[in-house]
Amino acid sequence: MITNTLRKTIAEAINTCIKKESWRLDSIPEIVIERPKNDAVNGDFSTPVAMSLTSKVRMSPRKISEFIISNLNQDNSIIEKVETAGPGFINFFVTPSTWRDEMKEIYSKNSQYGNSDYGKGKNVQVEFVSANPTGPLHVGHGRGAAIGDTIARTLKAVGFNIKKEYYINDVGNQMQTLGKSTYLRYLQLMGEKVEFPEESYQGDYIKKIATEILKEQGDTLAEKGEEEAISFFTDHSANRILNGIKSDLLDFKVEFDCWFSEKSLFEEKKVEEVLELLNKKKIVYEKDGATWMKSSLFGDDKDRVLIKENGAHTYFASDIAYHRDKFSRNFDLVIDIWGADHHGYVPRMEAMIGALGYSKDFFKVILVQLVSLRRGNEKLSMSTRSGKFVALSDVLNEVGCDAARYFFLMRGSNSHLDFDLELAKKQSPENPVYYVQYAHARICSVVREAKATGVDAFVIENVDLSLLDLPEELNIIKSLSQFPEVVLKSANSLETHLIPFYLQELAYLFHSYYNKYRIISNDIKLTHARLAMTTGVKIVLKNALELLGINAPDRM
RNA sequence: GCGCCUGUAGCUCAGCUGGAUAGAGCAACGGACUUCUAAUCCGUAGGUCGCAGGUUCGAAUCCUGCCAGGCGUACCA
Repeated sequence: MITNTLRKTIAEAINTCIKKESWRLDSIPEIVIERPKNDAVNGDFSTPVAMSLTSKVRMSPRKISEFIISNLNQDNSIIEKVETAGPGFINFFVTPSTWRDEMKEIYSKNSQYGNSDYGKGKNVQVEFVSANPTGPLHVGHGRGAAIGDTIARTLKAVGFNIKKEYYINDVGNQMQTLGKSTYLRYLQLMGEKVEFPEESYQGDYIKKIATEILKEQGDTLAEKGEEEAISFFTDHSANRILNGIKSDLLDFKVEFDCWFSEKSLFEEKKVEEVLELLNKKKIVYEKDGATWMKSSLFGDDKDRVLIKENGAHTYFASDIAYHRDKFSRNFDLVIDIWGADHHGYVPRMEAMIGALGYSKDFFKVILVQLVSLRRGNEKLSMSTRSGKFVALSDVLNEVGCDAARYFFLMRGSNSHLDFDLELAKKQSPENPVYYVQYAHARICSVVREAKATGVDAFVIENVDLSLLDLPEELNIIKSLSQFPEVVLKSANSLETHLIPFYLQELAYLFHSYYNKYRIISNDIKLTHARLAMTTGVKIVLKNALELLGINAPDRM
């Protein structure tokens, strides 16, 4: 990456200044390199480092900038011009040949272009979705799924070793309620007049499951004792629902390395173990018949119950066991992706990590804000309790996987998402997904045309890239070379929306170029140069879409 | 009450570890298909960055207060 070279060169120059000008710096500051908006005026790259040094070096930012510039080693021939600008920016103009050389990089790395070894093979676990198996996934889960999956893909691209995990809450109250709900529907189907309480799960899928069980088991279950029957219904319902969730996720192109069962934590006595451990650390006590953890000692607002008065464990108790298990699996970083409605849970989880003796640096929670659905101007209300939610599978059926993923990923996870079904479904210019995919399809079409006319054969080493001297062409190449930076930034900030924004920009540059110039012409050398560049665009579009889990179609 | 998130163009949102004239998409308006896909392009217009103070050479960005919306504040998950 050109930025790395620049960063190194600047650091060396500052070092020289420390020696030659005896600047009082104990260390080289972090050198931020940005791509200014107006690159014709402000350069291809810019750094505000001189301005950040004013207090330490005790000079005006512009003067500092001049010193750095005059000590800059410019032998590397990538810098065409460097100047001090504005309040003290150092602006770099890069030679066109440097940009064009990036084309060779794109070709040699091809589907790997954009990837790096930044993560150095460190182990990272991403846990996401983890919806209770008490009902089908809804759009909110869909957003978490898309974001978790793309964060995993992105981290993998920059060299982390990634494991994706789904935590199944298959014990506890809500499982009882699930079993009871299907059981009651089952009895109703058999003609028994039983009341269906409000706290039961109301959704139609409960009736569906009851119907299926009735079909398979007949009326044999009604004869069994209620407890035995409900236990059967609990297991079978959870299984069916979980299978449904798995199949929805597959349709959504989300795959997990591990499905972790909460129940297994109890079966393997891991909850017991961790409670004992906390007990030994003397951060557990009894009060009002319940067992509490002194989480307030570790930054939580108050202490939390681990075992309720009725003897049942809280969700928090198994969560402690679960996260202890995660840490025991040698992950360097554990990322949990939660719905923002769980944000109140963060302090107690961090407290728990402190209590177990781990550093908070190993654990990171990403909160995904809720999704509100619209159909044009009509707002669709959603509420899980009443069973009136829009299922992820419905959205997938209506708008397709690509559009759904793109919409979920195109906003920062921290901002509320307005999902317009009408817009996502449209095959028209308003729809950003098709805009990007169309650029890819268009390039494929050009390549097909080139093949048909027999001008497609070239070897990148022999192509005269200096023929790519239009401002539009250099802009496209500059944009292409930015891709690895975007991937890195996205991985570092764990923000997925940077990629759709980048794609939008690159697709725009290409569409605009395509409309203004011809790629295939009578000039064979120029044709090859332009085809090379166009193919570069295709490679990057495809790699970027791959990170989003979205198809790059050959035709549309 | 307390805590977290949000408030930027008509709409949906970037920008938020302070920096160079505040950006994009869509919608609006006006144009472009005999030529590699018009699911495209070109042009125009659009803003007291919620409000009020403060810190600074410099604030959409940091601090304080207020207003508005969302979420959370369980021996629920």
